[in-house]
Amino acid sequence: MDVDARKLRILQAIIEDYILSNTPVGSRTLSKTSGLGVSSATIRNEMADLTEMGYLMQPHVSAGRVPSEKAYRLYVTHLMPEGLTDAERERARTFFTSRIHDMEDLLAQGAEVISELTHYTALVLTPRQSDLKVSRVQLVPVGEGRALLVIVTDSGIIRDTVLRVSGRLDDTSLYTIGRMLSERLQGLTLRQVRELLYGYAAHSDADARVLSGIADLAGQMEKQTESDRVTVGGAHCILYYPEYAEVSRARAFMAELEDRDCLISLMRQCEGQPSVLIGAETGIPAFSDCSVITAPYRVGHGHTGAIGIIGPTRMPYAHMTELMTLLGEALSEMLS
Amino acid sequence: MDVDARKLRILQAIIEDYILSNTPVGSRTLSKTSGLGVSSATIRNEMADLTEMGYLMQPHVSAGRVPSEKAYRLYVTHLMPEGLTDAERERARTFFTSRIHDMEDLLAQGAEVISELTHYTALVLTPRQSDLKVSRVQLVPVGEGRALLVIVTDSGIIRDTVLRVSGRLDDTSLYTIGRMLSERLQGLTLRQVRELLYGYAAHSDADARVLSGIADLAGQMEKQTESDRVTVGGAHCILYYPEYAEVSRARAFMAELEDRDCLISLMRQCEGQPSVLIGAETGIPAFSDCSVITAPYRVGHGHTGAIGIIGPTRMPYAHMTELMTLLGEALSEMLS
DNA sequence: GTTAGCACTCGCACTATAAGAGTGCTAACA
DNA sequence: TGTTAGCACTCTTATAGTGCGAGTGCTAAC
Repeated sequence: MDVDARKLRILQAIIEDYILSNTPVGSRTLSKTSGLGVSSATIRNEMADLTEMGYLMQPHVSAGRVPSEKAYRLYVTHLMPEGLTDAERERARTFFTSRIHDMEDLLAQGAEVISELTHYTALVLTPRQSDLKVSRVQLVPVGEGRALLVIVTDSGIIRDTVLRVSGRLDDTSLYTIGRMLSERLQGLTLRQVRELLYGYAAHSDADARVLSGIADLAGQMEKQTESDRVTVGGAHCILYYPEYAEVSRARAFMAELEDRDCLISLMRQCEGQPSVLIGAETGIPAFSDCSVITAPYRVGHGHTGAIGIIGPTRMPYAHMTELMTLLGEALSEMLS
Repeated sequence: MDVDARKLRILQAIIEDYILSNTPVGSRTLSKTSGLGVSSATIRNEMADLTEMGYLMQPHVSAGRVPSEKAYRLYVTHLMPEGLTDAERERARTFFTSRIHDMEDLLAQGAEVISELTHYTALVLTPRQSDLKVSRVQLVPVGEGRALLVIVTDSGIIRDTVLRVSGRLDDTSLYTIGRMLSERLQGLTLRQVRELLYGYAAHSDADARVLSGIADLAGQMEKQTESDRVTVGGAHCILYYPEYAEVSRARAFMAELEDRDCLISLMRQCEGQPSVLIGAETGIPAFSDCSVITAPYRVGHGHTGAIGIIGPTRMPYAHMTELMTLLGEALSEMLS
């Protein structure tokens, strides 16, 4: 038994009905509303087949059918007709204007703003930073044995870390050391810088001793550059969906949202291109009833972060996928 | 009619019972469990008085009594017996060790960690920064007409802002300008700096023209220094309380948590000293069934931020008040 | 002032019932 | 052979009715 054109049309109709109504779809209503031109009995037969093939499920014997994850996957991969209207498309393109100016703003407000537009819980992941190339380095004294190491990267992103340095160093020598570092490190990636610093620490030659605790510095850099950050916005949005009317579900969802590591790995999974993860595909038990739609954005030359939304598997995929892609593009423009 | 000692004891017993059980407290159970040595009838009489005086409420005529906000206020102000055990106290004192090192860590993890300990939704407010005094200033070039303005304050907090500067300025002149600024601004508060910059912009003398758009800079500083930041941790905790079993309530709560401005003003209300806001006292409709317990922490010389928890009005006030105070003190030590 | 007793109230859990939606199967039809 | 109409059956959901129990207020006695 294979999925012929009519089965596909029926499946699509069921999915789209279910996405809107959140109630199991019956054969009778479907034959009336979907305009397929066949009777409910025929649809029943097809439904029975689709159920057998794993595309539909019945909550109980006398209820209508509900699409399975397999059905959503098929829908996302092969069906998905309409996306946005022109007006919506235009709105998405200009959405970030005057709201997001730099990475800081993005982290602080991005998720919030995206969630506002989509009415889904939104996620924003910063670009992986260990691949950024150093364009200049400067040491700023901040008093009693501490200095601020400012690293400007080629895409204009600025990382800074407070370092513990030898108390003997005055402003001018720090400035000099900064210039020296700047020359040596220019063009290297943050990861290479880190490894270089670890190397210095190991050999402990004259240069290395200038700063006390080079290894420590490298460690701090590792912490800063590897730990990509993710922000969550509109967490409460999930509570508008009847799927989360039970507190216990909402609780599990919310608790998971607080696990940044988990969110980061979730977003990383689909890095670089728009992507849809359905239910179990997320790989996170607490999100096994959720779908995640992500889209990349670029900062400078090829460093990509990701934005995403998360909601019940019953999601207007066509709409949201296109929306996220557009928002990612709009964001890339804002940030470059 | 006034609140005599026995009425107080009864009220206290009711409050403490209700905090644990979350069910209206009846006269019979109270006379048995509270060890007051009076019969249920007597308690009933007293309860009737307390109800009349506004300390107790009845959900319906044949239910037990529930403490009103007025009762909680009385409890917090005049009663509140036991606090923490010695073990808990010790744990609180050493709780932050090796977790929170600087302001960044505090913002990133503080709320999360406090919520973990208390099982309440936690809030962390950064110290108000416009009162900080400048100890040094440095300009770091970051390429094509942009510079990073690093302001180190007396308590070691570092604020940095990316500025748009004239493209004609090379590294050395920026460094010089930085030194110049440093001398002029040293000892001023960030607010004074801001006003000074606005003044420069207004008079537009020779010094001012060095940086293009001084007013812009001042504006950016205002944005950075006035907008104190608040982070939320353990938002899901509220969902463990039966008061929030209804999604609509949880939703309102969660939505309000996303309004940072609201949270900031909430935390600011009780700046400087441990404080308890009960129900309507919060001044926020969405939190009118919540209580907020806050405690201050200090960074450096007298600049205070605040930590807090928020939960249902039915809260173990004695316990939590002491806990938050201790945590605030522990935090102050970590950060100085 | 305190207590025992008693009638009364009212929410809540439980049961029974009816309604409605939807299915699967069978038989007839094109 | 595919499609359709009809029908019996299933199962959820909503509604109403019922009994129980917790708790109160009042009264009268101690």
